[in-house]
This record gives sequence, structure tokens and C-alpha cells, in this order.
Amino acid sequence: MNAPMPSRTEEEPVDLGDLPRSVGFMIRMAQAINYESFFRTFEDKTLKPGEFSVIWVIALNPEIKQGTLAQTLNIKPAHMTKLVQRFVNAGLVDRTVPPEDRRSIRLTLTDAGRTYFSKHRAGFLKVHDTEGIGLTRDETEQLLELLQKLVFKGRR
Amino acid sequence: MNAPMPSRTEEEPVDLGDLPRSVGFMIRMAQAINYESFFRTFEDKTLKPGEFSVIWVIALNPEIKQGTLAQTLNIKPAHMTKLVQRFVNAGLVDRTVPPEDRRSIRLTLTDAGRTYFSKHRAGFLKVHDTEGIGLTRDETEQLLELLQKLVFKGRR
DNA sequence: TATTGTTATACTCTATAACTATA
DNA sequence: TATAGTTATAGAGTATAACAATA
Repeated sequence: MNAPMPSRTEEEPVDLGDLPRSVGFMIRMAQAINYESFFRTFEDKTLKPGEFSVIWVIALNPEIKQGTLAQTLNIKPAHMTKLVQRFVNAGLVDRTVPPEDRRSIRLTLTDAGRTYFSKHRAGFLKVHDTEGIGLTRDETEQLLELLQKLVFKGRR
Repeated sequence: MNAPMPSRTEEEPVDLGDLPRSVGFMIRMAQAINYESFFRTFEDKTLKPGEFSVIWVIALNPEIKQGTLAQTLNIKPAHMTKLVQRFVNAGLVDRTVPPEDRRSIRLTLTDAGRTYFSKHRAGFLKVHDTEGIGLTRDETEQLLELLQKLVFKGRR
């Protein structure tokens, strides 16, 4: 986390041309800013944004199948295995094998996991609120709507 | 690139709660979609989105200092070194040491680099256009404006 | 045979620190 | 001393394929 972002500490101006008209480019840049703002604002530093969202979904969907979780959050199964292992080692998540399908694994928060979640839930959403992001409340709402449309394409 | 995204192949519905109200989460999801759409649409597969934007900025700013480039695109110097090495090996970029400051390195596209850039420049922007993204032209414009405000905070 | 998750491998990206050569 | 870039190392994320257990 060196430069906050496209910092204009530079003497020489840089011409980006139409690059800021690429949705992909701008989303990448926005993510970097957001990541940085997360670490500046979020109280707890043990979990990173992506990890916290995994805990979030397990919290809201106890006994969720690991595969379903991976698919929902667009995380590759191989990577999900490692993430879950870390959570289990950290004592946040329990794994159970359901009798109906003994190939699958179901995930639930432990008491410690639930405590952790309750404690940081509000802060996790608030981090990306108006403050520190440079958008007004209305603009933030607008941005969220557009991103939701882009991501869920009417599925949700 | 397995599932296009939060694919609803799942039997069990997943409750995300207020997660879609987190700008950070939605940006992460949007980036995944975008990345996927890039590989589905972009003609050339040799460069990834991030790499192409580096070529782009060098193209528009010949003799740019490597450090300025890294700062502009929010890429860590150590990583930029490797990226540039790859580009040089691929014959796309030339490195020169300017006499004024022999610590620094200035980057310029080779003829091959310029050819490559010209060939794919249009496609790179078009990839993230309306099509495949599920937004109307107006919505895309709106999204771009908001992201630009978020990223550049009035600097550009 | 197909599916769920795991393991292994390889590569990219991030983060950090130590290093060099210049300034 | 400070700066520009490099090297080295370690960790996280992504992509793939091969594998075990189960269906």
C-alpha cells in the first residue's frame, strides 16, 4: 500500500487517452482504490475483503455446500479448499459431511465464527460507504445499482 | 473460466443478505465478469487486460519513465520490472537509459509494439462496451462516469 | 460414468526488504 | 542520504489436470 492511487506526485503528466473509457480498466482501478480504503478503514485486519465475504455467506447460509459457496462467489474449487482449511484452522468454520451425499461438505460458522461475524458485519458494509470513496450517497446508490445489474443480470 | 458467474445452476438458493450493498464486493464480482468477457470477446489472447493497459500507456507516452508508469497504473515497481522484462523479451518494448538521470529507465514501443497496439486498440475498448455486459449504452456511460469520479477524484 | 472435493503444479500478482547504481 | 530500479522471497489468487471417494 504505497501510493494511495494514481497519485499526481509525478512531474510529467501521463496521457491515458481513452483508457478511462474502458469499463474493465476502470473497474480494475476502482478495485485497487477500494482495497486500499478497506485496509485504511476496516477495524479488523485479520481477514481480507474476499475472505470476509466467504464468512458472510456461510453466516447467512448455515450448512451451505462448499461447491455452492464457491460457485456463488466465483471462487475456484481448488482455491476454496484452501480458504476453508484456513478458516477451519482459525476456528471460525465447521465442516460436516451430510449423510445424503457423502461426497459433499457442508459449512457452518462455529460460535467463534458467529461472534466474529456479528462484530464486524456492520463495519464491512460501512467501509465502502460514502466516506473515503469520494462519491455522494446518491452516487454510491447509483453505482451499486449499475454494478448489481451488471453482475446479476436480473437474476437477483 | 468455468462458470460464467453467479450461475444459478444451483438447486439451493443462496442468501447474500446486504452483501450486494458493498461497493467493494460488487466491484470484485464485476471484475470477474469483465475478465471473463474480455477473454470471450477480445481477438488476441496473448496479453491479459492489465498487460494491455501497460502497452497502451507506453504507446501514448513514448519515453515514459518506468516508475511513472508503475505509479499511474498502480502497479508495484517490483512487478513492473517483470512485466517490462516480458514485453522486452516479446519484442514489444524498448528500454533506454536517459543521460539526464542514469538511474531511471524510459520505455517506448518498438515497431512491432506499435503494430500490435494499432491492431488491437479499438477492440480493447469495444470489449467492455454494451454487448455482453448487460447494460444499455446510457447505463454504461453512467457507470463510467461514476467509476471515473471514484478513481480520479477530480484529478483528471 | 459423473460429481464433489482434494492434491499438485505452475504462473501471476502483491508485499516487503535488501541490494546496485546513480544522484 | 535519497531515489530508480532490480532481485529475492513469501503469500495469495487463478488455472488445470489428475485423483479418491461417492453417487
